[in-house]
Amino acid sequence: MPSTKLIARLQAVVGLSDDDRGKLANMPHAVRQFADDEHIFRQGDRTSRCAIVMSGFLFRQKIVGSRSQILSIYLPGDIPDLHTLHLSLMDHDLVSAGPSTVAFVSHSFLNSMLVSSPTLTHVLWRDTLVDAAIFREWVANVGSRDALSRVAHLFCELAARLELVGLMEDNGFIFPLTQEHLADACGLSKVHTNRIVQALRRGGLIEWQNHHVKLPRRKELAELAGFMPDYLHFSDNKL
Amino acid sequence: MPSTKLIARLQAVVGLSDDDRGKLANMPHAVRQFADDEHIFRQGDRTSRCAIVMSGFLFRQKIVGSRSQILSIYLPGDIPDLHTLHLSLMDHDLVSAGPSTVAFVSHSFLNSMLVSSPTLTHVLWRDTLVDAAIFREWVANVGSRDALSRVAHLFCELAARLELVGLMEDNGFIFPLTQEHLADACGLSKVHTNRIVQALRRGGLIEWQNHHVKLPRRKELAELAGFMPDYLHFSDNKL
DNA sequence: GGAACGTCTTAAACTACGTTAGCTCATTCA
DNA sequence: TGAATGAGCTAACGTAGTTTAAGACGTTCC
Repeated sequence: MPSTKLIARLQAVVGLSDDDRGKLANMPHAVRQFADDEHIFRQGDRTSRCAIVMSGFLFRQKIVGSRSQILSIYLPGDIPDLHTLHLSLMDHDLVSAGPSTVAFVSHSFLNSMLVSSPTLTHVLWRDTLVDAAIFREWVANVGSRDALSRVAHLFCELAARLELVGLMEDNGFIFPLTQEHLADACGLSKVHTNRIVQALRRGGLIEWQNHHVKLPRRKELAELAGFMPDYLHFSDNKL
Repeated sequence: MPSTKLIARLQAVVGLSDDDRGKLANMPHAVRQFADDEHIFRQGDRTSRCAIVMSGFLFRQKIVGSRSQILSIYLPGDIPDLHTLHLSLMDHDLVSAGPSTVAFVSHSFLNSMLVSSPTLTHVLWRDTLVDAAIFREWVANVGSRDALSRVAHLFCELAARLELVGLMEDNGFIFPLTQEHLADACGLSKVHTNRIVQALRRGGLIEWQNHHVKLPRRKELAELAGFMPDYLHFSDNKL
């Protein structure tokens, strides 16, 4: 079912009625596989459907001059283009990192679903607002932290979000990004990113091999990163 | 009227019925003045009302270690905390830059207004999504542009947004921020920000004195900044 | 009227990064 | 089987930025 992780995530944060869960579970959808580094959409595109990540990672990027800046990373259960319900013109690309599976649901269906449920309207609007809160933290991350805590912060955020959808096991998770992706997300060169990764390894704060990352000392990593998870709004329920 | 600039801005982008305009115009509200550098709210606060900027500038900030990072800047007609309708816990501060006037409208009134008008729900949700689009551009700005185009980009964005609410006159506008604010917004030191400002002055791209900024050669400035206004979604109407 | 303060400005020394280049290793594919 | 490719890694060097410090100027306030 495409919405299993989505429902798990929303449920964990706001609580949903049986009826609303049923609506989400029974959305008509089309499933598509993407290979590594395929574009789901590009800047300038318009779309009439939303993507739900089922497996793998996606990321948003903007091309700035000769650099590619990653703006955010999407995990199973996320809807990376929910904003297209109200803003049809893409101002960035959406790309797969590693092979991934995506379910597409039409705007027209989503709109009718929202009309029928004020709770779902609240929940999905809220979801776009958490997305925005994450962007804000990224502005702070890239604008104010040094390279070491910047990279550490990204790992902390991903770990927290993966935990929510049950994709963490023994403080480890599958991580399809390359060091170059990490560099693009943190606004660093890949050479320096490599230096930082080595430093984190030497400090015993991360283990990373074969697309698998482990964070054996998360508390210390969070301290180094200055990671405060309040901005993820996991326990900030208005209902 | 507190919502004059707000209505002007929404009207310019999506179009509103007389009825919806009336609802916005007649919102019950409380007006308050803020002096320079006063906090409207702080990280960790909860609120049950939204702020509409009537005059002056506000900005959001996060404290990261010993630095203060400005996350976004709000102009007359903006609702900087519209997200509190669905996310009550503040993950950042909202501060006035220079003296400013703010109108407060209760969440309960806004919610009842939204229930009564699907169009206004769309329009305000959309507004929070444009807010998010601006954050994305800021991630790209701070993460990928050098200091000169970074500062130039900020001026371009502010000029475009001020124009929309009729606060540009002859390519000039009132600018209550200091160079230190600019530094905090761009993730730069104030010393280097000063160097950049001088360079822009020498190039004839900005004039800045007594809280008044003029951009005599906006096209060249936009080119230098790599400014592409698509992310502001001024002409991307779904209705 | 002058003391205190904030903002802007400049200079000099320093450093956290970027750039370029070249190497290894594993994987893929003809 | 071995050529081509992509990811990771390392080193040497260059530079765009930071830091610290101190002076100029205008404004506010007693």
